[in-house]
Amino acid sequence: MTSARSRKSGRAGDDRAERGIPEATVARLPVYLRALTSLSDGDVATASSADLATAAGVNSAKLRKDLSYLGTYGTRGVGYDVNYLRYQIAREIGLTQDWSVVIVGIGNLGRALANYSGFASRGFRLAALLDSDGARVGEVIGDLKVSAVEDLEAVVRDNAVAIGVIATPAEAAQDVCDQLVSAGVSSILNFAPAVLVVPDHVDVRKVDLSIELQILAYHEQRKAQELGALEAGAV
Amino acid sequence: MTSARSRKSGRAGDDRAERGIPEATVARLPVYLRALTSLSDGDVATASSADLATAAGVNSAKLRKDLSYLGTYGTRGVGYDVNYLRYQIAREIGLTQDWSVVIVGIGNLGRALANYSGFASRGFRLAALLDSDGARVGEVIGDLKVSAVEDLEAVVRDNAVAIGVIATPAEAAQDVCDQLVSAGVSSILNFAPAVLVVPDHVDVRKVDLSIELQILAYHEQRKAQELGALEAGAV
DNA sequence: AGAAGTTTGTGAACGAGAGAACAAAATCGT
DNA sequence: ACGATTTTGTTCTCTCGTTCACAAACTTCT
Repeated sequence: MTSARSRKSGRAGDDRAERGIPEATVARLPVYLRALTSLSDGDVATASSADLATAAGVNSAKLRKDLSYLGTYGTRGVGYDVNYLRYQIAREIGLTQDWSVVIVGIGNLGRALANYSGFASRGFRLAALLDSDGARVGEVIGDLKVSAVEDLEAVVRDNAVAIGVIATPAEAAQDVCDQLVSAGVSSILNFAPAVLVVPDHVDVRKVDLSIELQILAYHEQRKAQELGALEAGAV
Repeated sequence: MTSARSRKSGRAGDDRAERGIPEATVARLPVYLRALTSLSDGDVATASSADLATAAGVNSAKLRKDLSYLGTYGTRGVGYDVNYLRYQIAREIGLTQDWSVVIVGIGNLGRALANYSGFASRGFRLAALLDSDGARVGEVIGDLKVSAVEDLEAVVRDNAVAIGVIATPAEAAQDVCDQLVSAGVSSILNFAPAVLVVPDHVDVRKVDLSIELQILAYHEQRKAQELGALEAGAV
C-alpha cells in the first residue's frame, strides 16, 4: 500500500507506541474489536489471549503480538480487561471520532450499502448519496435523498468527507475516483471491478465479488483434482 | 488459509506445472484475467508484461513471476498472446467449467448480489436464492424465485452446488454455514460480519464492509496525525 | 510468606512474498 | 548470416508476517 515509513516517532521520548503498526495487524484490529464488543455484550469483564483468539478466529500468539504493537494493555496471569482493551483499539483505529462517508453510484449495490445499518453504528456517518443518473436523483433512501454527482465537491467540502465509496459500473469508476480525489477525499473503497489509479497520498481498498468467487473456484477445482488423482491412484 | 501442501506432483514426469501456486498469485490471477479480457475486447492481439502490468495495476516483475507459475506462455522478445494467455489463466482458475452458486439471505445485500450481472457472465450460475423469512419466499428476483432455506440440502444436491454465499445477519451466519457444509458445499463466501468455524476441507473467504472502512479510517487518522505533527514542528 | 499455577510480552527461527537484476531466447534490420 | 534490440523467465536478496518457546509478572492457595 501507500508506504508511510517516514518519521520514526513524532517527538523525542515518545517511543512507547513507536508509530507504525504492521499492515497485517491493522487489518485484524477491527476483527478483535468486534470480538471484544461481543464479549462485552455478554458481560464478560476479562478475557485471556486464548479466549479472544478463538472469538476472533486467529492464533493466540499472533493476537498477543498484534496487541503488543498498541502498547501493553494486558495483565500477566490475568488477561485483558475487555472494555479497556476495546476502547484502546477503537482509539487506535480512529473510531473515537466520526468519519463522514459518501457513496457514489446508487444502483443495486449502492442502495444496499446505503441501507446497511452497520454504518452509523460504528462511527461512520453517511454524508450523501450521489448518482449521475438524473432519474435516481431525488430518490429517498433511509434518511438521505440522492443528490447529483455534480454536487460532489460541495458535499465533500461542507461535510469534511474523508472516505468515498465507489459503487458505480466499472466504466465510470476511474472518473468518479478522480473527482473524489480532486475534491479532497483521500481514502476510497472501491466496489467497481476496475483498477483505480490514484496519487500516492490516497489509499484505495477494493472489494470485488467476482474475484472472490474466482479464488474460491480455483481452490474448489484443486480439491476436485486432488480427489481425482487419489481415485486414479487407487485403481 | 486451508493448507494444501501435499503431493508435490500428481504423477511422475509431470513437473512443468508443479501443482501449487502461491496464494498471493492466485488472488491476482483474476485481475490479470480481467485485464486480458479488456485488452482482447480492444482487439489487442499481443501484450508485453509491462503492458499487462499497468493494466492490472501491478509491478511487471511480479506479473511475470506470477505467470511463470502457470507455465511458460510468453515469447521472449515479443510478449504474450492475449487470447491464449487468457484461456490458460481461465483454465487454471477453473473457469472453463461452470460453477453453481447459492445465495442464502435475501435482504438488501443478497438482493443486490442476486441482481449482479457479473455472476453468470463469468462461469458462475446462480442455482438458488434462499431465505428463512417466509415473507420473502416466493419473491422473484431476476429469473429466480426465492426458496425456503429448508430446501437447501435438496438444492445443493440437485445442482451440484460447490459455492455458497452467506448474506444473512451475523447471528444466523454460523448456523447457515453449518447447513451449507453438511449439505456438501466446500467453498463459502461470507458477507456477514461474523467469524465462521468450518472443517479443514472447507474454504472461507470473507467480505466485510465495516472492516474495510475501519482500515481506511486508521490510515486516514494516521495521515491527519502526521500532518498535525508537521505543523506543530513548523511552529 | 512462599510455592504453584497462569498468562502476557517478546526474542528468535522460519516461511512467504516483493522487487531488482540479468542471462536466455526470440525478432528485426541490414 | 549476424549483430542489435526486445522481452521473457528466473535467481538472489531483502522485507514482512507467522509461529514457537520461554522468561517475566501477576494471582491464588497453603
